[in-house]
Amino acid sequence: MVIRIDLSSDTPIYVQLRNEIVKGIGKGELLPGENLPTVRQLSAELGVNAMTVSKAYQILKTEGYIETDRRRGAAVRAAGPKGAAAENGREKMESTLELLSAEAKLQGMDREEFLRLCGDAFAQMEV
Amino acid sequence: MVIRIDLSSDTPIYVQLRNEIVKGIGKGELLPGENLPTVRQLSAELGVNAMTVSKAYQILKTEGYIETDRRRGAAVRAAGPKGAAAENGREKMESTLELLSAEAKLQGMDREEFLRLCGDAFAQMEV
Amino acid sequence: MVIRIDLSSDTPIYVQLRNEIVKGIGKGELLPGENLPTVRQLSAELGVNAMTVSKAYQILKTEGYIETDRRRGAAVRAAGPKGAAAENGREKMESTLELLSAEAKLQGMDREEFLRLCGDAFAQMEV
Amino acid sequence: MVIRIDLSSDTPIYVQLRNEIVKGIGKGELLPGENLPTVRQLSAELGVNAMTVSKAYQILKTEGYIETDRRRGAAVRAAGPKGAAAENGREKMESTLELLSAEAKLQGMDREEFLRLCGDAFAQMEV
DNA sequence: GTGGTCTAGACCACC
DNA sequence: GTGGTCTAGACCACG
Repeated sequence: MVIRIDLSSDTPIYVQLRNEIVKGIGKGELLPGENLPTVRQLSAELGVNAMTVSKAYQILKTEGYIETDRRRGAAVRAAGPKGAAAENGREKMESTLELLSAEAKLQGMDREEFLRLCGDAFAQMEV
Repeated sequence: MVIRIDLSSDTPIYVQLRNEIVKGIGKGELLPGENLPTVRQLSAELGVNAMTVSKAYQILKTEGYIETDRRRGAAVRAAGPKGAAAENGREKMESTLELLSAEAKLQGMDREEFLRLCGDAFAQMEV
Repeated sequence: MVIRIDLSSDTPIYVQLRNEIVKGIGKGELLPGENLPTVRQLSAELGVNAMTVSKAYQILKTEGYIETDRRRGAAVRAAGPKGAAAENGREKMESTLELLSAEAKLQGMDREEFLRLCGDAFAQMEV
Repeated sequence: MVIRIDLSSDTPIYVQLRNEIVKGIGKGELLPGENLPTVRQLSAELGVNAMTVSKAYQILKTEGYIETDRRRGAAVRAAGPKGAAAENGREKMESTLELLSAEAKLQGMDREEFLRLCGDAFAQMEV
C-alpha cells in the first residue's frame, strides 16, 4: 500500500497518516487481520519521526480501526471501528457533508453532479 | 442566522466561523448582497476577540464568498466564490469524500445509505 | 471620459479616482487645459461622498497634474506634474517596476514577454 | 538578504515585507528550497511584532511563493507561485503598468526611456 | 524550537 | 461607525 504524506500541508502529519490508513482499509488495500508495518519501518520509509507514526497508530486503535498484539504488532481489526467512535463519526460526517454541500452548491454544482462525486468516491471502496 | 462555535474544539475558531458562514450562505440563510454582522457585533455576540472574527471575514473575502465595501461593511458576494478558490476546492472535496466514504463503509454503511446521507445534506441547500 | 471605481477594492476610493484621472490625462482623454467635472458632479455620478472626490482632486493638485482656478474649477495643468512630485515618482516607479519584474519572472515570464507588456501599456498613452 | 522596512510608510508592514521577500526570490537572493528566517528571528531583527511577520509569511504561502514545513519552518517554494495567484496577478500587473505608463509619459518620458527603465528592473532578476 | 492561535486594547484610514 | 493594523504577551500543537 502506498502512503502519501504532504509535509507542507497544514493538516498534521499524524492525521494525514491516520486518514491514509483508514482509506487503505476502506479500499481493501489493507485486509482485516493483515499486519501494518512496524512504527520503525513506516517512520523510516516516510522520513518522519517515530513518535508521529506511533501517535497515528494510537488514534486508529482508540477508534477501533486496528488492534495491537504485543507479539505481532499492529493489525487491522476484523470487527471494524468500535461503537463509540462510530457514533461520534456519524455526527461529524453529517456536519462535514453539510459544509461540503454548501461549498459545492456555491461553486455552481447541482444535486446530480454532487451525488455523482459522492458515488465515485464510494465506488473506490467497493472494488 | 445562528452561529454556533465550539470553543473547546481543536479546529480554530476562525475556521469554524468561516465554515458556519459558508453553510449559512449555502442554505440561503444569508442572501446574496445581504450584510453580515459587523466584526464588532459578531465578536461581542460570540464572546471572542474582534481579530478572530476579522480573520474569518478576510478568508471568506479571499475565497470570494463575501466582499467588503468600506462604507457598508461585509456583504455576501453576488457572483459567488472566485474561480481560483473553486479549483482548489474540487480536489480537496474529492479527497474529503474519499475519506468519508472509507469511514462510512467501515461503519457498515452501504452505498445506498451513504448516498442518502449525501443527498440529505445537499437538500438543505435547496430549500 | 469613463471612470470606473471598484467599491469593494482594498485601494481607497480616492486613490482609485486619482489613478483613473492620471490615466485619463496620460491617454489624452483629458487634454491640457480641459476642465474636470466639478466635485459635486463627479461625486453624484459615481455615487461616492463629495469629500472623497475632493481629496482626490487635492492630491492631483499637489502632484501638479491639475490646477484649480476659483472661477473655472479644476483643469488639467498644461505644464505637467511639478518637479518635486516627479522626482519622488521616479524612485517609487523604479521600486514598483522591481516588484513587478520579480512577480513576472516568478510566474515564468521571460524578458521579452515582460517588455512587450510594458510596451503595450505605454502604447495606450500614444494614441 | 537585507530587508528594509519603512515604519512610517502608509503601506502596511506585512505588505512591505511580502514585497521585499518576493523581490528577494526574484533576484535569486533567496534560492528555491532555501529557508527563510524564522518568524521570531525576523520580528526581532526588524523590531516588529511576530504576528506581523507571520501575516506576511501566510500571504506568501497562500500565493504559493513559500511553503512551511512544520519541522523546518518556512522555505522558498521550488515550484513557484500557484496558478491561481498567477492569474490574478496578470490583470493587476497590466493595470499597474498602465498607471505607470501614464505617470511616466506625463513626466516627459518617451517610450524608449520607459522601456529602458522596465528592462533595467527586469535585468536585476536575471543576474 | 517552530508556526499558529487568541486575547485585550490601542490607533488609524476611510467614508 | 466600519474594517484594518499593530502591539505585547500568553498558550498550544506539532515534531
